[in-house]
Amino acid sequence: MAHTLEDIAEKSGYSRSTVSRVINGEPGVSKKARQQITKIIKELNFHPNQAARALATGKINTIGLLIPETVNFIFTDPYFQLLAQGISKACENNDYALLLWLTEPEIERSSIKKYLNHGIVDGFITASINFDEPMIDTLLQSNLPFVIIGRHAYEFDLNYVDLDNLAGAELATQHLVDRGYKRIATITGPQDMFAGEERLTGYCNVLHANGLVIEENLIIEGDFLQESGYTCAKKLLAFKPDAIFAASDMMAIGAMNAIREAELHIPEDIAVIGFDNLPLTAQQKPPLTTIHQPIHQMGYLAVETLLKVMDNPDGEVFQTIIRPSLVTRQST
Amino acid sequence: MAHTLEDIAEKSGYSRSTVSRVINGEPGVSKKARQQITKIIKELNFHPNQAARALATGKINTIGLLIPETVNFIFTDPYFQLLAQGISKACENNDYALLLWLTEPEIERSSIKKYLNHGIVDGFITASINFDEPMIDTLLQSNLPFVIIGRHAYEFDLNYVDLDNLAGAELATQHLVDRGYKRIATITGPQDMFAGEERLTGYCNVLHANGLVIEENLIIEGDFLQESGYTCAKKLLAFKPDAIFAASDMMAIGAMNAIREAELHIPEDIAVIGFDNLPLTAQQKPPLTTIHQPIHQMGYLAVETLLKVMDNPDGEVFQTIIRPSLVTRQST
DNA sequence: TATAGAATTGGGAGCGCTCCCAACCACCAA
DNA sequence: TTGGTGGTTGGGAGCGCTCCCAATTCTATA
Repeated sequence: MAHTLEDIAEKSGYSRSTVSRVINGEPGVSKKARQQITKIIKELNFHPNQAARALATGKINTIGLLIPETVNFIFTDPYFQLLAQGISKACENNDYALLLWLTEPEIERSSIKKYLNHGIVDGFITASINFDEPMIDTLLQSNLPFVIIGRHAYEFDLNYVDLDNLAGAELATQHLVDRGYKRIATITGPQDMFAGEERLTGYCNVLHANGLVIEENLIIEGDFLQESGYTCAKKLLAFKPDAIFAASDMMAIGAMNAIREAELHIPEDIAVIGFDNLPLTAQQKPPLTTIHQPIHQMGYLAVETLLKVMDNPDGEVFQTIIRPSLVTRQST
Repeated sequence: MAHTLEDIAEKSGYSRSTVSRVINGEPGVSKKARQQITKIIKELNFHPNQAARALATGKINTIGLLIPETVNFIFTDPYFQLLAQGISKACENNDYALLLWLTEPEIERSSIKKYLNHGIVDGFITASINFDEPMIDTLLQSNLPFVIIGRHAYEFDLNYVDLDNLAGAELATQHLVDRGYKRIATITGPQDMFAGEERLTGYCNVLHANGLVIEENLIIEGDFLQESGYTCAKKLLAFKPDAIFAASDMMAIGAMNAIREAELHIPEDIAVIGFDNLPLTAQQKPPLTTIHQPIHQMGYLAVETLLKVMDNPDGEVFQTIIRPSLVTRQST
């Protein structure tokens, strides 16, 4: 069996309490005691029993990552991988464990509810993707602190970490304008999603500010995935754009494929800019100009935000909006 | 604060012990008591405190999913998605929580070690992909029970769940032979992986058994990913095969693209068979004949195996090899 | 040197559960 | 009536930790 606090206490000649203080980095321990106890802990590779700690403190030192989507989605979306990595890292650094909830739609809602009240996490992080009304209600009813990555469409006083999608789209579009492109098309994200909507707004803002006409033929709605980038671009090409702003990197990649198939050159005949700065964009031919979204960092931040929320049960709301930046490569 | 066993005991007029028995489905409780207590538990939506339970039993009711993420293809591989789904489902059904470990390469190995000894899981599941020596040593040293999905290259007395890759490859190749194809090529998996190696062996076995020549030009090594299927197929086409056995569906899909680009018809000019039976194979044009691997079920089984291992600390080794089956569609 | 006050240390109580043994109750056979 | 039996039930002990208060030691000052 593993060691206990009491073992360490005995071996070091101090008491359980002092050992506990050392482990938790509390003040009020002499240097000598701290050194000796630390040494023994290291030697014995001692780790306090999490269950006992949880029972005594009422906190279980675990946060949940709630993903209201089929698993397929999670592991295919490179965006999500980076997010999960950031979250995972932050948990590790803060000595929290990360519990993964994969909840499939509909039927499993009840199981979320069950889990939320199970007392197995102190709080959780979730992504705003595809929130419907009952879902958000369930979360709110849980009484557990949580942080959303992204933003909810109409619940505004939630804790979230999100990108400034508007600014990002403006950066992208302004970049195209600055390069002298005139017929700038866009493949948007889904218009029932906050991010999709804002990225279109940013595009329109910049065209307008620069006195360019917003031509309906040059705006087409995609779904953020590669396939839709391809099909949308095919349609757009009929209207002879000289640049395309795709609201996601995956769509930009799809669009590049379509452009190549039409035997046009990037960026000579037509420029392409993406959004997200996924790692694979750098390996495209040509490398894709895009808007950098610090996804990993956002995951990390979400955890830190959650920890703050958990320390502040009296309702302070934490909202962070991250500024994106432009990454210029050879596709524009 | 949440209710406790004692609350339920008081409300029902029975004792803590009896309530505990009801909750854990133990025998030796009268029907009347069981009914009344069950009713009150439902009414109050009571869930026993996990930490207390863990402390009392010494089991924390959580298993870890360890993902040695050195290889980014783990994520992009739809194989992994299905696996995770099965694992997640099994955990839910057995009332275990699933803890996610995303471990980054090299440097973070030590952190795995730390976690393993942290007592936050009762056991864990991991995938065999890209195990290097220090990795497996770390796992073995942990003293925690674990189950591998797949097989380790040279450690044979580990608990695992794996597919009979040999039989699968034989099924696939035999199918091609039966259909009358003579120049059967193969795009193999990486030859330093057990699955890759076995699938090639199966291919050779069948050719040999049927008196066909094994032609080196018709064997080419891929890496299981779509891209490599495409490039390998391009090379193979020079040698005029009339059928291709790709050791993964993704490679088969890549190969089909290459074949179409060469303006050849599937299966008239050249047949293609894959391996895995990923959902997307059914939607190919033409739908892909492939070897069915019950991935979801394997994930599920891995959890059940782990539970068995945890009940048998005295070293019984559980190894399951699943038989694949042939799924005939229109590509052959 | 005495003593207040600060720094350090020790140990009881309790978190909510499970495990185990003892107690209780009916019921039946002797 | 007594004793034995099996089915139920109750409650003490203990899991390993934190929290809190009391005890002890040290330090600085009069």
